Amino acid sequence: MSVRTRFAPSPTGYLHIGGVRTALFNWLFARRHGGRFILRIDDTDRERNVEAALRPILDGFRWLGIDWDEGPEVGGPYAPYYQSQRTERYRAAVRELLDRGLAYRDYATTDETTAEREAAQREKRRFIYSRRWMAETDADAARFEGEGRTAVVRLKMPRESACRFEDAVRGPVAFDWALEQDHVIQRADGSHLYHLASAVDDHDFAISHVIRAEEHLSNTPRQIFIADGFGYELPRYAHLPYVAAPGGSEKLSKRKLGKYLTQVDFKKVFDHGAEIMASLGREVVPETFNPVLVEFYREVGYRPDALVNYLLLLGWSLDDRTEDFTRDEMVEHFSLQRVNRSAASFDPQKMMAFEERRMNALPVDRKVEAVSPYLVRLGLLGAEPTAAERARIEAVAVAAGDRIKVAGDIVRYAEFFQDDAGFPYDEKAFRKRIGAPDAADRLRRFRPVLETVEPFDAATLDAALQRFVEAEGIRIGQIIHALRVAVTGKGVGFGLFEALEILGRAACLARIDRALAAVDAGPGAD
RNA sequence: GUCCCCAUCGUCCAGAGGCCUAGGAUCCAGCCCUUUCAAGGCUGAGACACGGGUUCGAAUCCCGUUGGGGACGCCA
Repeated sequence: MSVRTRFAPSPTGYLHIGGVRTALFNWLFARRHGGRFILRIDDTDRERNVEAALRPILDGFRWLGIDWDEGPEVGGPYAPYYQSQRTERYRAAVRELLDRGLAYRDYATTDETTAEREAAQREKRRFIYSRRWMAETDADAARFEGEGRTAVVRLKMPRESACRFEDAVRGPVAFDWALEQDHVIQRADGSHLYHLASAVDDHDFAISHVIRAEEHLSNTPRQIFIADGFGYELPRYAHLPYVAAPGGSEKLSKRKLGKYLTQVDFKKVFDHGAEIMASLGREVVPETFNPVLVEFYREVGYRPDALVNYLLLLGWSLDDRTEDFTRDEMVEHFSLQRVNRSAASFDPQKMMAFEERRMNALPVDRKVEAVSPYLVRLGLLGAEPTAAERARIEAVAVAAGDRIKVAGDIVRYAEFFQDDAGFPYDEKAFRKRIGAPDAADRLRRFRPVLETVEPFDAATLDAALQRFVEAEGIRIGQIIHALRVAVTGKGVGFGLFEALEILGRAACLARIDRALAAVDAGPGAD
């Protein structure tokens, strides 16, 4: 049997981390077994803007390197893959279920079913529809219609025995049929519901393994009922534990951003991203800028492989120590047997740890490539950087080293790409370091050294400063901080001598002069 | 409320009866390194929810309790 898995997003306009994890496991399983991964669009419930609402989802998957063999934009032998385009098929399926006596027309009004549901609630029993307005014959139907009622179609679920199946993750599962609802599969307006569509599509698309989130576990009996009704061979089911909220155990939800932000770890990651966005002058809207959504990581410049690697380990493991996987290794080792049964809470800090490792391991040229778009967005770099510009980006990237954790962190080193007269000073650092007693004078005395030192490279500069410090009889800390603030505008940064070398002699001198002029102009100036 | 599921360090995982005085990662703390910030090195703190069984022996099996969660739609 050939392996075919699917992920079925509904076009909501965003790609949720939990969804990605589910999709990833489907993708890995298909790749592991030389099968196909299918993207099916569950858009039975919405009409318009499907394309627009799908865009971020498809883009997100592409960014993550999760490609699909069949589905939107790539087509496939079972097209169309949009449920909204398959209504004829569903209509026929409903007709057949009706003919086989596995479904019935139901003429209850919404108020009537609601009343029954509430009564059941009061009596502390599970709500099972009474079938009072069930029409199994045309005569019944005509009578109800005479009363001005309209019909929905419900599944006529068994009222005895149990639905048993073997779940690849959870083992043997059993549900009492008598506790199953007569689910509606066709609305009064003739449109179809998810369970019908899903069961039919899984068969039509020849899905071999339905790997989905745990919240669908209790939906499984009704889908099995439908599939069995048609005599379809059942797919193998695998219900994944859901991804839980940071520091909590309820399902991760995009809407609870505010709550998650009260969690320090989560907030740290969010703030880090928000800071980068602020530097870029981009407004941060929770609709998309939210660590629960893939969009966040893409915007801020995480490595897609880091996200994928982290998500892989959320509910799955190979052994007691392997954590870093290449894509090929993931595919090679993935198995449903090693999927966990309990919910795993999303930990953005650990996610960041994977990101740091990936970013560190990235070859310089790839790092330059990753980082450049942010400089372009800052307006500090043209779309086609010159060789000199590339060289400078590379020098900064190398000097910054692991301080660049996400690609967007390059904005912290904007001063290397800004004009000598225009880059900003951190006021607090300026006051503390250059405003310190004698700091400006020392800078002034050190300036000639910078003018003459040859060559103008980090090692030589280092030695020259050492000599200066000895001659002055001061500690290195008494000049180095002032120098850093003068040339970079900041109190923190990577190695000072590297910074000087990258800027070059002319820029260093110009920047020191500017800082000294600011001091002379008095407090508050520049 | 009903049904179902889950239960090892704060978090993610390892553990499928003796290898466990419970291992790794992350986070946290301290120290070292150091011109700042990172990183790195070293050290440390930190868990088998509880109660009964079964067994020579239980984190591992069974039952119960407690706790957490999911599903109960003319949503997907």
